[in-house]
Amino acid sequence: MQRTVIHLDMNAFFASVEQQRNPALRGRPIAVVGSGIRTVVTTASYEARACGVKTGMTMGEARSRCPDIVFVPANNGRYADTCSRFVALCHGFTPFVEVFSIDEVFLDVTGSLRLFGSARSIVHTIKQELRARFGLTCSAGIAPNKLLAKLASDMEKPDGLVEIRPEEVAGFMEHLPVGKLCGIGSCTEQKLALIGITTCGELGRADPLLLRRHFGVIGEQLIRMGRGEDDSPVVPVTEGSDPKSIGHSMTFEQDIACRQTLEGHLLRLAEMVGRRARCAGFAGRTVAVTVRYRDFTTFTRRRSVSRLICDTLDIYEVARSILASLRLRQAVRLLGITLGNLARQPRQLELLPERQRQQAISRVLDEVNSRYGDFTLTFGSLLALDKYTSVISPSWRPCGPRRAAV
DNA sequence: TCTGGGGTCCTAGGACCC
DNA sequence: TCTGGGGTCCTAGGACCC
Repeated sequence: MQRTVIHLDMNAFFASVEQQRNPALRGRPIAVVGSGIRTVVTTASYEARACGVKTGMTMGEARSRCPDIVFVPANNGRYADTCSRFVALCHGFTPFVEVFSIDEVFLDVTGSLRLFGSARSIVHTIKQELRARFGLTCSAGIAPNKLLAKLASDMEKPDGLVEIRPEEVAGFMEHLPVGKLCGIGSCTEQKLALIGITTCGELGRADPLLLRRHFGVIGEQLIRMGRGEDDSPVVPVTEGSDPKSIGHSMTFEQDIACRQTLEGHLLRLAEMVGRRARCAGFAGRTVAVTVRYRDFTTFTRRRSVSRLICDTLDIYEVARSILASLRLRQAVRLLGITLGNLARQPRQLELLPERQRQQAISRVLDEVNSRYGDFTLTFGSLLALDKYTSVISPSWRPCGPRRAAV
């Protein structure tokens, strides 16, 4: 059955939201950045991009390329709210809306065409509404599947609309560089080039055995991608799968060599991770600690425990034991905790009095912090640390555990 | 100009058990 | 006493996405 899929990609989303909120920023080069000194550009406005400012640049480099640039601190809640309202707008056309990231959605409109005429007319209406209600623009792609729709939306920015019809797919793929496909990054692109494959046309005709030898199980998947084939469904928000892990990490303003200070930060990270897990009703069996040294060497150490945990102090204890087992060779630039092996866990009554007490403390902390903001109420040892606001998470989803991070 | 943060999936190797 | 193979779980790391 032929499907019709739309991919919508908000243009310079965070920056555009800020420019809408503050008219003084409109028409000016701005960059949305995280908190702290060691932050990077998360989104640059088109005015800033014209000067060469890109996502991932340091503030220093952005300023050197664009002396007039205005740095705007990120406001997660604002972007999350806009995204939610945008998704609600899309739901007016189909129940099959997949939130791919905070600024991207897929719509399967196969069953909506008779009602709304065509995918193009749906896109035009959404674009009009997006401009009228939010003052924002998006780039759209229309195609028989998600892979091609995403490819199409990337071709005209900003405010574009590109449609790839089924009969156009082969011709369209023939000379397209493989690196344009979502799923083929620079590593895979280079490995493919080594065996003489640079275009999707070549990839689509490649020998399955050759690709399997070089890429394992994804070999045949790559060939299908080269042909523009993709049967993955548009997964509605409500049917999204459970998360596999919940994590937080932080880059310090200055590298830290003192273990005691690191342990303090570890407790804070454990609290952030634990609270999100508890709010979402998940607990995990594996705790991973990520360390990045001054020279950017980064590694992870994991430890699994026999029972599911989600309380801050339980997570902290495992993380601390991991940290204690490490011989730190350099000052630490970044520290992170991830809780993995997640399973749904409704709050249950603990039998041990100590656990009951711990659970009660967690509950009060969660309630107060949800109402009045992160770390309003926290462990005494955290008060000595700098106030830390979590940086933007572009992977935010409007429901599920990620919401708790906003 | 010194380089953010949050995820998923896959692979490889080792431990352990049958 | 020695050896082989299969299955499962765990850990570490890499590639990729936003």
